[in-house]
Amino acid sequence: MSIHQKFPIDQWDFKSESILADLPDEDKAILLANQTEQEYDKGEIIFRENSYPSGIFYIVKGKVKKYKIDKNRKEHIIYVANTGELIGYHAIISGDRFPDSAAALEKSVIAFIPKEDFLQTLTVSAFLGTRLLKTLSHEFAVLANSLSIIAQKSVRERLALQLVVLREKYKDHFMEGNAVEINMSRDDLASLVGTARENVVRILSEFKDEGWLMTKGRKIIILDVDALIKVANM
Amino acid sequence: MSIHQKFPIDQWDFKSESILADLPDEDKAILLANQTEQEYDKGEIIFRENSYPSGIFYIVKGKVKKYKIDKNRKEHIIYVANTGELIGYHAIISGDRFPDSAAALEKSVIAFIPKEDFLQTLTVSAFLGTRLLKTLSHEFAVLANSLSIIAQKSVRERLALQLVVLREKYKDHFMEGNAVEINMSRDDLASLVGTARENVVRILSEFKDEGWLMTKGRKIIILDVDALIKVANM
DNA sequence: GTTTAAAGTTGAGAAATATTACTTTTCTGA
DNA sequence: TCAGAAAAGTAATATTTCTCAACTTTAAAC
Repeated sequence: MSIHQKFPIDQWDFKSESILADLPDEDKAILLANQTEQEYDKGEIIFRENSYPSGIFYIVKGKVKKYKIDKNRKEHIIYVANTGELIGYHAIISGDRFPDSAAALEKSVIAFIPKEDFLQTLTVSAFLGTRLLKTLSHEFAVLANSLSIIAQKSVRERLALQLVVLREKYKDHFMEGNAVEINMSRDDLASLVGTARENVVRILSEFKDEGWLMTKGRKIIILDVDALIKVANM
Repeated sequence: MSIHQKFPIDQWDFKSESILADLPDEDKAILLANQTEQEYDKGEIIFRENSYPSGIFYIVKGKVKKYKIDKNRKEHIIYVANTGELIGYHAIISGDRFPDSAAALEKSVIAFIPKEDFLQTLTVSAFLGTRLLKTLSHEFAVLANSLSIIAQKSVRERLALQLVVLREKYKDHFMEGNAVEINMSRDDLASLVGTARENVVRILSEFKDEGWLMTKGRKIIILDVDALIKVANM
Protein backbone atom coordinates (compact mmCIF):
# COMPACT_ATOMS: atom_id res chain seq x y z
CA MET A 1 0.00 0.00 0.00
CA SER A 2 1.44 3.36 -0.99
CA ILE A 3 1.85 6.25 1.36
CA HIS A 4 -0.75 8.24 -0.54
CA GLN A 5 -3.42 5.58 -0.21
CA LYS A 6 -2.69 5.25 3.48
CA PHE A 7 -3.27 8.96 4.17
CA PRO A 8 -6.16 10.17 2.00
CA ILE A 9 -6.32 13.58 3.63
CA ASP A 10 -3.13 15.20 2.48
CA GLN A 11 -1.95 17.08 5.49
CA TRP A 12 1.35 15.29 5.82
CA ASP A 13 3.25 17.29 3.26
CA PHE A 14 3.90 14.33 0.98
CA LYS A 15 3.15 15.87 -2.34
CA SER A 16 4.59 19.28 -3.06
CA GLU A 17 2.48 21.80 -4.92
CA SER A 18 3.66 22.88 -8.33
CA ILE A 19 1.91 26.14 -9.14
CA LEU A 20 3.69 26.89 -12.38
CA ALA A 21 3.20 23.51 -14.01
CA ASP A 22 -0.30 24.08 -15.33
CA LEU A 23 -0.32 27.86 -15.58
CA PRO A 24 -1.62 28.94 -19.04
CA ASP A 25 1.17 29.82 -21.46
CA GLU A 26 0.20 33.46 -21.90
CA ASP A 27 0.28 33.99 -18.11
CA LYS A 28 3.53 32.12 -17.83
CA ALA A 29 5.04 34.41 -20.49
CA ILE A 30 4.33 37.51 -18.38
CA LEU A 31 5.49 35.88 -15.18
CA LEU A 32 8.76 34.60 -16.57
CA ALA A 33 9.56 37.56 -18.85
CA ASN A 34 12.40 38.80 -16.68
CA GLN A 35 13.35 35.74 -14.69
CA THR A 36 17.00 35.06 -14.03
CA GLU A 37 18.35 31.64 -13.12
CA GLN A 38 21.14 31.20 -10.63
CA GLU A 39 22.99 28.26 -9.14
CA TYR A 40 23.17 28.02 -5.35
CA ASP A 41 25.68 25.91 -3.47
CA LYS A 42 24.71 23.74 -0.52
CA GLY A 43 24.01 25.98 2.45
CA GLU A 44 23.88 29.18 0.43
CA ILE A 45 21.22 31.62 1.58
CA ILE A 46 18.47 32.62 -0.86
CA PHE A 47 16.71 35.20 1.27
CA ARG A 48 16.78 36.30 4.86
CA GLU A 49 14.04 36.60 7.48
CA ASN A 50 12.88 40.20 8.08
CA SER A 51 14.31 41.54 4.84
CA TYR A 52 12.07 43.18 2.25
CA PRO A 53 11.14 40.96 -0.67
CA SER A 54 11.97 42.16 -4.17
CA GLY A 55 10.63 39.11 -5.90
CA ILE A 56 9.77 35.43 -5.67
CA PHE A 57 11.82 32.30 -6.34
CA TYR A 58 11.12 29.23 -8.39
CA ILE A 59 13.05 26.04 -7.64
CA VAL A 60 14.11 24.76 -11.06
CA LYS A 61 16.15 21.95 -9.54
CA GLY A 62 17.13 21.09 -6.01
CA LYS A 63 15.88 21.38 -2.43
CA VAL A 64 15.48 24.37 -0.16
CA LYS A 65 14.97 24.67 3.58
CA LYS A 66 12.76 27.41 4.95
CA TYR A 67 13.73 28.26 8.50
CA LYS A 68 13.63 30.72 11.33
CA ILE A 69 16.35 31.71 13.75
CA ASP A 70 15.42 32.33 17.37
CA LYS A 71 16.87 34.62 20.03
CA ASN A 72 19.52 32.04 20.92
CA ARG A 73 20.63 31.83 17.28
CA LYS A 74 19.25 28.33 17.07
CA GLU A 75 17.69 27.54 13.73
CA HIS A 76 14.38 25.82 13.17
CA ILE A 77 13.34 24.37 9.81
CA ILE A 78 9.68 24.96 9.04
CA TYR A 79 9.45 23.40 5.64
CA VAL A 80 11.52 21.60 3.03
CA ALA A 81 10.67 22.82 -0.49
CA ASN A 82 11.38 20.67 -3.51
CA THR A 83 11.96 21.02 -7.26
CA GLY A 84 9.06 22.78 -8.97
CA GLU A 85 7.92 24.78 -5.95
CA LEU A 86 7.51 28.52 -5.71
CA ILE A 87 8.89 30.19 -2.58
CA GLY A 88 8.84 33.66 -1.07
CA TYR A 89 5.47 34.69 -2.43
CA HIS A 90 3.70 34.91 0.95
CA ALA A 91 5.60 38.06 1.81
CA ILE A 92 4.86 39.71 -1.54
CA ILE A 93 1.16 38.98 -1.20
CA SER A 94 0.80 40.05 2.42
CA GLY A 95 2.96 43.13 1.84
CA ASP A 96 5.17 42.24 4.79
CA ARG A 97 8.79 41.34 5.15
CA PHE A 98 9.97 37.74 4.77
CA PRO A 99 8.70 35.78 7.78
CA ASP A 100 11.45 33.20 7.34
CA SER A 101 14.80 32.59 5.66
CA ALA A 102 15.56 30.17 2.83
CA ALA A 103 18.76 28.31 2.02
CA ALA A 104 19.74 25.56 -0.41
CA LEU A 105 19.89 22.06 1.10
CA GLU A 106 21.90 20.83 -1.89
CA LYS A 107 23.34 22.34 -5.05
CA SER A 108 20.24 23.92 -6.61
CA VAL A 109 19.16 25.99 -9.60
CA ILE A 110 16.72 28.73 -8.64
CA ALA A 111 14.98 31.32 -10.80
CA PHE A 112 14.29 34.81 -9.50
CA ILE A 113 11.07 36.48 -10.64
CA PRO A 114 10.77 40.24 -9.96
CA LYS A 115 7.98 41.34 -7.64
CA GLU A 116 6.40 43.54 -10.34
CA ASP A 117 6.04 40.66 -12.80
CA PHE A 118 4.48 38.45 -10.14
CA LEU A 119 1.96 41.09 -9.08
CA GLN A 120 1.24 41.94 -12.72
CA THR A 121 0.51 38.30 -13.51
CA LEU A 122 -1.69 38.12 -10.44
CA THR A 123 -3.91 40.97 -11.67
CA VAL A 124 -4.07 39.54 -15.19
CA SER A 125 -4.46 35.85 -14.46
CA ALA A 126 -7.57 34.60 -12.70
CA PHE A 127 -5.99 31.17 -12.82
CA LEU A 128 -2.95 32.17 -10.77
CA GLY A 129 -5.09 33.86 -8.12
CA THR A 130 -7.34 30.85 -7.70
CA ARG A 131 -4.42 28.50 -7.76
CA LEU A 132 -2.52 30.45 -5.11
CA LEU A 133 -5.57 30.53 -2.87
CA LYS A 134 -5.84 26.77 -3.16
CA THR A 135 -2.15 26.24 -2.53
CA LEU A 136 -2.14 28.54 0.46
CA SER A 137 -5.17 26.83 1.99
CA HIS A 138 -3.52 23.51 1.52
CA GLU A 139 -0.19 24.69 2.95
CA PHE A 140 -2.10 26.04 5.89
CA ALA A 141 -3.63 22.65 6.58
CA VAL A 142 -0.22 21.01 6.38
CA LEU A 143 1.29 23.55 8.73
CA ALA A 144 -1.58 23.29 11.21
CA ASN A 145 -1.01 19.59 11.23
CA SER A 146 2.71 20.00 11.85
CA LEU A 147 1.88 22.24 14.75
CA SER A 148 -0.29 19.69 16.48
CA ILE A 149 2.25 16.97 15.73
CA ILE A 150 5.16 18.78 17.24
CA ALA A 151 3.18 19.78 20.28
CA GLN A 152 1.93 16.33 21.09
CA LYS A 153 4.41 13.82 19.82
CA SER A 154 7.66 12.81 21.47
CA VAL A 155 11.00 13.50 19.83
CA ARG A 156 11.24 9.82 18.88
CA GLU A 157 7.83 9.92 17.19
CA ARG A 158 8.60 13.18 15.42
CA LEU A 159 11.88 11.87 14.04
CA ALA A 160 10.20 8.72 12.72
CA LEU A 161 7.51 10.86 11.12
CA GLN A 162 9.95 13.23 9.46
CA LEU A 163 11.91 10.31 8.08
CA VAL A 164 8.77 9.02 6.40
CA VAL A 165 8.02 12.47 4.98
CA LEU A 166 11.61 13.09 3.88
CA ARG A 167 11.73 9.73 2.15
CA GLU A 168 8.92 10.94 -0.11
CA LYS A 169 10.74 14.21 -0.78
CA TYR A 170 13.98 12.44 -1.64
CA LYS A 171 12.37 9.97 -4.02
CA ASP A 172 14.36 11.45 -6.89
CA HIS A 173 17.56 10.30 -5.21
CA PHE A 174 17.40 6.64 -6.10
CA MET A 175 19.97 3.97 -5.35
CA GLU A 176 20.18 0.62 -7.04
CA GLY A 177 17.21 -1.49 -5.90
CA ASN A 178 14.75 1.41 -5.54
CA ALA A 179 15.80 2.40 -2.02
CA VAL A 180 15.68 6.13 -1.27
CA GLU A 181 18.68 7.98 0.16
CA ILE A 182 17.94 10.86 2.50
CA ASN A 183 20.95 13.13 2.34
CA MET A 184 20.64 15.64 5.14
CA SER A 185 22.98 16.79 7.88
CA ARG A 186 22.17 15.73 11.41
CA ASP A 187 22.00 19.38 12.38
CA ASP A 188 19.34 20.07 9.76
CA LEU A 189 17.44 16.95 10.78
CA ALA A 190 17.58 18.09 14.38
CA SER A 191 16.25 21.54 13.59
CA LEU A 192 13.50 20.00 11.46
CA VAL A 193 12.44 17.68 14.27
CA GLY A 194 12.90 20.35 16.93
CA THR A 195 15.53 18.79 19.15
CA ALA A 196 19.29 18.61 19.62
CA ARG A 197 21.63 16.85 17.21
CA GLU A 198 22.67 14.34 19.89
CA ASN A 199 19.10 13.13 20.29
CA VAL A 200 18.71 12.64 16.56
CA VAL A 201 21.90 10.61 16.42
CA ARG A 202 20.95 8.48 19.40
CA ILE A 203 17.47 7.70 18.12
CA LEU A 204 18.80 7.04 14.61
CA SER A 205 21.14 4.41 15.97
CA GLU A 206 18.25 2.85 17.91
CA PHE A 207 16.27 2.66 14.65
CA LYS A 208 19.35 1.17 13.00
CA ASP A 209 19.56 -1.49 15.73
CA GLU A 210 15.92 -2.34 15.07
CA GLY A 211 16.78 -2.81 11.41
CA TRP A 212 14.42 -0.08 10.16
CA LEU A 213 17.11 1.90 8.41
CA MET A 214 20.78 1.91 7.52
CA THR A 215 23.25 4.74 7.23
CA LYS A 216 26.01 5.33 4.72
CA GLY A 217 27.95 8.26 6.01
CA ARG A 218 25.46 11.05 6.42
CA LYS A 219 22.99 9.35 4.09
CA ILE A 220 20.01 7.55 5.59
CA ILE A 221 18.33 4.67 3.76
CA ILE A 222 14.90 3.67 5.05
CA LEU A 223 14.39 -0.10 5.07
CA ASP A 224 11.04 -0.44 6.84
CA VAL A 225 8.65 2.46 6.29
CA ASP A 226 5.74 0.71 7.99
CA ALA A 227 7.71 0.26 11.19
CA LEU A 228 8.51 3.97 11.22
CA ILE A 229 4.87 4.86 10.55
CA LYS A 230 3.92 2.70 13.50
CA VAL A 231 6.49 4.34 15.80
CA ALA A 232 5.37 7.79 14.63
CA ASN A 233 1.83 6.86 15.59
CA MET A 234 0.59 8.40 12.34
CA MET B 1 5.35 50.95 25.07
CA SER B 2 2.52 49.06 23.43
CA ILE B 3 2.71 45.50 22.24
CA HIS B 4 2.23 46.61 18.66
CA GLN B 5 5.14 49.01 18.75
CA LYS B 6 7.30 46.38 20.37
CA PHE B 7 6.61 43.79 17.68
CA PRO B 8 6.29 45.60 14.35
CA ILE B 9 6.30 42.37 12.36
CA ASP B 10 2.98 40.86 13.10
CA GLN B 11 3.65 37.18 13.41
CA TRP B 12 2.51 36.92 17.01
CA ASP B 13 -1.17 36.77 16.29
CA PHE B 14 -1.96 39.98 18.17
CA LYS B 15 -4.32 41.58 15.73
CA SER B 16 -7.03 39.39 14.27
CA GLU B 17 -7.97 39.86 10.64
CA SER B 18 -11.45 41.09 9.87
CA ILE B 19 -12.15 40.26 6.25
CA LEU B 20 -15.77 41.37 6.16
CA ALA B 21 -15.27 44.82 7.70
CA ASP B 22 -14.22 46.65 4.55
CA LEU B 23 -15.82 44.44 1.92
CA PRO B 24 -17.74 46.61 -0.60
CA ASP B 25 -21.50 46.72 0.11
CA GLU B 26 -22.56 45.09 -3.16
CA ASP B 27 -20.23 42.12 -2.50
CA LYS B 28 -21.37 41.91 1.09
CA ALA B 29 -24.98 41.75 -0.10
CA ILE B 30 -24.29 38.63 -2.16
CA LEU B 31 -22.22 37.02 0.56
CA LEU B 32 -24.72 37.58 3.35
CA ALA B 33 -27.91 37.00 1.33
CA ASN B 34 -28.69 33.68 2.97
CA GLN B 35 -26.74 33.89 6.23
CA THR B 36 -28.30 32.54 9.39
CA GLU B 37 -27.21 33.56 12.86
CA GLN B 38 -27.09 31.12 15.74
CA GLU B 39 -26.09 31.25 19.37
CA TYR B 40 -23.54 28.71 20.60
CA ASP B 41 -23.02 27.81 24.25
CA LYS B 42 -19.58 27.51 25.77
CA GLY B 43 -17.97 24.31 24.52
CA GLU B 44 -20.51 23.75 21.75
CA ILE B 45 -18.99 22.39 18.55
CA ILE B 46 -19.34 24.46 15.35
CA PHE B 47 -17.78 22.01 12.92
CA ARG B 48 -15.82 18.80 13.10
CA GLU B 49 -12.44 17.82 11.67
CA ASN B 50 -12.68 15.58 8.57
CA SER B 51 -16.29 16.44 7.83
CA TYR B 52 -17.28 18.02 4.52
CA PRO B 53 -17.87 21.76 4.68
CA SER B 54 -21.23 23.11 3.55
CA GLY B 55 -20.38 26.72 4.26
CA ILE B 56 -18.26 29.16 6.23
CA PHE B 57 -18.81 30.84 9.58
CA TYR B 58 -18.57 34.44 10.69
CA ILE B 59 -18.03 35.21 14.37
CA VAL B 60 -20.51 37.98 15.11
CA LYS B 61 -19.66 37.96 18.81
CA GLY B 62 -17.53 35.70 20.97
CA LYS B 63 -14.44 33.52 20.79
CA VAL B 64 -13.81 30.22 19.05
CA LYS B 65 -11.07 27.63 19.45
CA LYS B 66 -9.82 25.76 16.40
CA TYR B 67 -8.33 22.44 17.38
CA LYS B 68 -7.29 18.98 16.36
CA ILE B 69 -7.69 15.69 18.19
CA ASP B 70 -4.85 13.17 18.05
CA LYS B 71 -4.77 9.38 18.19
CA ASN B 72 -4.85 9.44 22.00
CA ARG B 73 -7.95 11.63 21.99
CA LYS B 74 -5.93 14.52 23.34
CA GLU B 75 -6.96 17.85 21.94
CA HIS B 76 -4.61 20.53 20.69
CA ILE B 77 -5.68 24.13 20.08
CA ILE B 78 -4.18 25.60 16.92
CA TYR B 79 -5.74 29.02 16.98
CA VAL B 80 -8.11 31.20 18.99
CA ALA B 81 -10.44 33.17 16.68
CA ASN B 82 -12.10 36.33 17.88
CA THR B 83 -15.15 38.50 17.11
CA GLY B 84 -15.17 39.62 13.47
CA GLU B 85 -13.19 36.71 12.09
CA LEU B 86 -14.22 34.34 9.34
CA ILE B 87 -13.59 30.64 9.93
CA GLY B 88 -13.89 27.45 7.94
CA TYR B 89 -13.11 28.97 4.55
CA HIS B 90 -9.79 27.15 4.05
CA ALA B 91 -11.59 23.89 3.43
CA ILE B 92 -14.04 25.44 0.95
CA ILE B 93 -11.21 27.00 -1.03
CA SER B 94 -8.93 23.98 -1.09
CA GLY B 95 -11.85 21.67 -1.81
CA ASP B 96 -10.90 19.39 1.05
CA ARG B 97 -12.56 18.35 4.27
CA PHE B 98 -12.18 20.46 7.41
CA PRO B 99 -8.58 20.09 8.62
CA ASP B 100 -9.60 20.98 12.18
CA SER B 101 -12.59 21.30 14.48
CA ALA B 102 -14.06 24.48 15.92
CA ALA B 103 -15.89 25.05 19.21
CA ALA B 104 -17.09 28.10 21.13
CA LEU B 105 -14.82 29.20 24.00
CA GLU B 106 -17.62 31.30 25.47
CA LYS B 107 -21.26 32.01 24.64
CA SER B 108 -20.99 33.23 21.04
CA VAL B 109 -23.13 34.38 18.14
CA ILE B 110 -22.03 32.89 14.83
CA ALA B 111 -23.41 33.39 11.34
CA PHE B 112 -23.46 30.56 8.81
CA ILE B 113 -22.86 31.49 5.16
CA PRO B 114 -23.66 28.76 2.58
CA LYS B 115 -20.78 27.50 0.46
CA GLU B 116 -22.47 28.57 -2.79
CA ASP B 117 -22.78 32.20 -1.68
CA PHE B 118 -19.16 32.31 -0.61
CA LEU B 119 -17.89 30.82 -3.88
CA GLN B 120 -20.23 33.07 -5.86
CA THR B 121 -18.90 36.17 -4.10
CA LEU B 122 -15.36 34.97 -4.72
CA THR B 123 -15.91 34.84 -8.49
CA VAL B 124 -17.65 38.23 -8.50
CA SER B 125 -15.48 40.18 -6.07
CA ALA B 126 -11.86 40.86 -6.90
CA PHE B 127 -11.62 42.52 -3.51
CA LEU B 128 -12.55 39.38 -1.59
CA GLY B 129 -10.02 37.29 -3.53
CA THR B 130 -7.19 39.71 -2.91
CA ARG B 131 -8.17 40.13 0.69
CA LEU B 132 -8.35 36.40 1.32
CA LEU B 133 -4.91 35.91 -0.22
CA LYS B 134 -3.54 38.55 2.10
CA THR B 135 -5.23 37.09 5.13
CA LEU B 136 -4.09 33.59 4.30
CA SER B 137 -0.49 34.72 3.81
CA HIS B 138 -0.63 36.48 7.12
CA GLU B 139 -2.19 33.53 8.91
CA PHE B 140 0.49 31.38 7.41
CA ALA B 141 3.22 33.58 8.86
CA VAL B 142 1.57 33.45 12.28
CA LEU B 143 1.25 29.69 12.14
CA ALA B 144 4.83 29.20 10.96
CA ASN B 145 5.91 31.29 13.89
CA SER B 146 3.86 29.19 16.31
CA LEU B 147 5.51 26.12 14.89
CA SER B 148 9.00 27.35 15.57
CA ILE B 149 7.93 28.57 19.01
CA ILE B 150 6.50 25.29 20.11
CA ALA B 151 9.48 23.35 18.79
CA GLN B 152 12.12 25.42 20.47
CA LYS B 153 10.72 27.03 23.57
CA SER B 154 10.24 25.37 26.93
CA VAL B 155 6.78 24.89 28.38
CA ARG B 156 7.41 27.77 30.76
CA GLU B 157 8.34 30.09 27.89
CA ARG B 158 5.39 28.96 25.79
CA LEU B 159 2.92 29.57 28.58
CA ALA B 160 4.30 33.07 29.21
CA LEU B 161 4.06 33.79 25.50
CA GLN B 162 0.49 32.58 25.18
CA LEU B 163 -0.55 34.65 28.17
CA VAL B 164 0.77 37.77 26.42
CA VAL B 165 -1.07 36.85 23.22
CA LEU B 166 -4.29 35.92 25.03
CA ARG B 167 -4.25 39.18 26.93
CA GLU B 168 -4.51 41.00 23.60
CA LYS B 169 -7.35 38.74 22.51
CA TYR B 170 -9.28 39.26 25.72
CA LYS B 171 -8.92 43.04 25.66
CA ASP B 172 -12.69 43.35 25.32
CA HIS B 173 -13.10 41.76 28.75
CA PHE B 174 -12.19 44.71 30.90
CA MET B 175 -12.27 44.94 34.65
CA GLU B 176 -12.29 48.13 36.65
CA GLY B 177 -8.86 49.77 36.27
CA ASN B 178 -8.23 48.60 32.68
CA ALA B 179 -6.82 45.21 33.65
CA VAL B 180 -7.66 42.38 31.25
CA GLU B 181 -9.24 39.14 32.44
CA ILE B 182 -8.31 35.98 30.59
CA ASN B 183 -11.16 33.58 31.11
CA MET B 184 -10.05 30.19 29.89
CA SER B 185 -10.12 26.72 31.40
CA ARG B 186 -6.81 25.23 32.48
CA ASP B 187 -7.44 22.35 30.10
CA ASP B 188 -7.82 24.70 27.14
CA LEU B 189 -4.74 26.65 28.21
CA ALA B 190 -2.82 23.40 28.42
CA SER B 191 -3.86 22.26 24.97
CA LEU B 192 -2.98 25.68 23.58
CA VAL B 193 0.49 25.56 25.12
CA GLY B 194 0.96 21.90 24.33
CA THR B 195 1.41 20.39 27.76
CA ALA B 196 -0.55 18.81 30.61
CA ARG B 197 -2.99 20.71 32.79
CA GLU B 198 -0.86 20.13 35.89
CA ASN B 199 2.12 21.87 34.33
CA VAL B 200 0.05 24.90 33.45
CA VAL B 201 -1.25 25.18 36.99
CA ARG B 202 2.19 24.74 38.47
CA ILE B 203 3.81 27.41 36.29
CA LEU B 204 0.87 29.77 36.76
CA SER B 205 1.35 29.66 40.51
CA GLU B 206 5.06 30.34 40.06
CA PHE B 207 4.17 33.42 38.00
CA LYS B 208 1.71 34.37 40.71
CA ASP B 209 4.46 34.10 43.35
CA GLU B 210 6.62 36.40 41.21
CA GLY B 211 3.77 38.90 41.21
CA TRP B 212 3.34 38.89 37.43
CA LEU B 213 -0.30 37.87 37.52
CA MET B 214 -3.21 37.15 39.83
CA THR B 215 -6.04 34.66 39.59
CA LYS B 216 -9.69 35.03 40.47
CA GLY B 217 -11.16 31.60 40.20
CA ARG B 218 -10.36 30.43 36.71
CA LYS B 219 -9.79 34.00 35.54
CA ILE B 220 -6.21 35.19 35.03
CA ILE B 221 -5.29 38.86 35.33
CA ILE B 222 -1.89 39.85 33.95
CA LEU B 223 -0.10 42.40 36.11
CA ASP B 224 3.33 42.60 34.47
CA VAL B 225 3.32 42.00 30.73
CA ASP B 226 6.96 42.98 30.30
CA ALA B 227 8.09 40.36 32.79
CA LEU B 228 6.18 37.72 30.85
CA ILE B 229 7.63 38.91 27.54
CA LYS B 230 11.07 38.57 29.09
CA VAL B 231 10.40 35.05 30.36
CA ALA B 232 8.96 34.08 26.97
CA ASN B 233 12.17 35.29 25.38
CA MET B 234 10.11 36.98 22.68
C1' DG C 1 -28.52 27.18 50.93
C1' DT C 2 -26.93 22.40 50.28
C1' DT C 3 -25.29 18.87 47.38
C1' DT C 4 -22.49 17.14 43.91
C1' DA C 5 -19.85 16.96 39.87
C1' DA C 6 -16.40 19.32 37.53
C1' DA C 7 -12.41 21.94 37.59
C1' DG C 8 -8.35 23.33 39.80
C1' DT C 9 -4.12 22.50 42.73
C1' DT C 10 -0.11 20.21 44.83
C1' DG C 11 3.63 16.88 45.53
C1' DA C 12 6.57 13.02 44.46
C1' DG C 13 8.63 9.76 41.52
C1' DA C 14 9.42 8.25 36.71
C1' DA C 15 10.49 9.17 32.11
C1' DA C 16 12.04 11.98 28.49
C1' DT C 17 15.01 15.35 26.89
C1' DA C 18 18.94 18.65 27.08
C1' DT C 19 23.67 19.56 27.99
C1' DT C 20 28.51 18.84 28.31
C1' DA C 21 32.61 16.82 27.05
C1' DC C 22 34.73 13.94 24.25
C1' DT C 23 36.00 10.39 20.30
C1' DT C 24 35.59 8.88 15.70
C1' DT C 25 34.49 9.40 10.95
C1' DT C 26 34.00 11.88 6.75
C1' DC C 27 34.86 15.62 3.80
C1' DT C 28 37.68 19.27 1.64
C1' DG C 29 41.23 21.54 -0.53
C1' DA C 30 46.25 22.38 -0.78
C1' DT D 1 46.82 11.81 -0.58
C1' DC D 2 47.13 13.70 3.50
C1' DA D 3 46.34 17.21 7.17
C1' DG D 4 43.02 19.90 9.17
C1' DA D 5 38.39 21.01 9.72
C1' DA D 6 33.77 19.87 9.98
C1' DA D 7 30.33 16.67 10.84
C1' DA D 8 28.76 12.56 13.12
C1' DG D 9 28.52 9.63 16.97
C1' DT D 10 28.82 8.28 22.09
C1' DA D 11 28.27 8.45 27.03
C1' DA D 12 27.42 10.47 31.48
C1' DT D 13 24.99 13.73 33.90
C1' DA D 14 21.70 17.52 34.71
C1' DT D 15 17.32 19.37 33.92
C1' DT D 16 12.76 19.52 32.44
C1' DT D 17 8.52 17.60 31.80
C1' DC D 18 5.04 13.97 32.48
C1' DT D 19 2.15 10.99 35.13
C1' DC D 20 -0.33 9.47 38.94
C1' DA D 21 -2.62 10.08 43.17
C1' DA D 22 -4.57 12.72 46.68
C1' DC D 23 -6.77 16.67 47.86
C1' DT D 24 -9.27 21.49 47.56
C1' DT D 25 -12.04 24.82 45.50
C1' DT D 26 -15.58 26.40 42.41
C1' DA D 27 -19.80 26.42 40.04
C1' DA D 28 -24.08 24.43 38.65
C1' DA D 29 -28.36 21.88 39.92
C1' DC D 30 -31.69 20.93 43.00
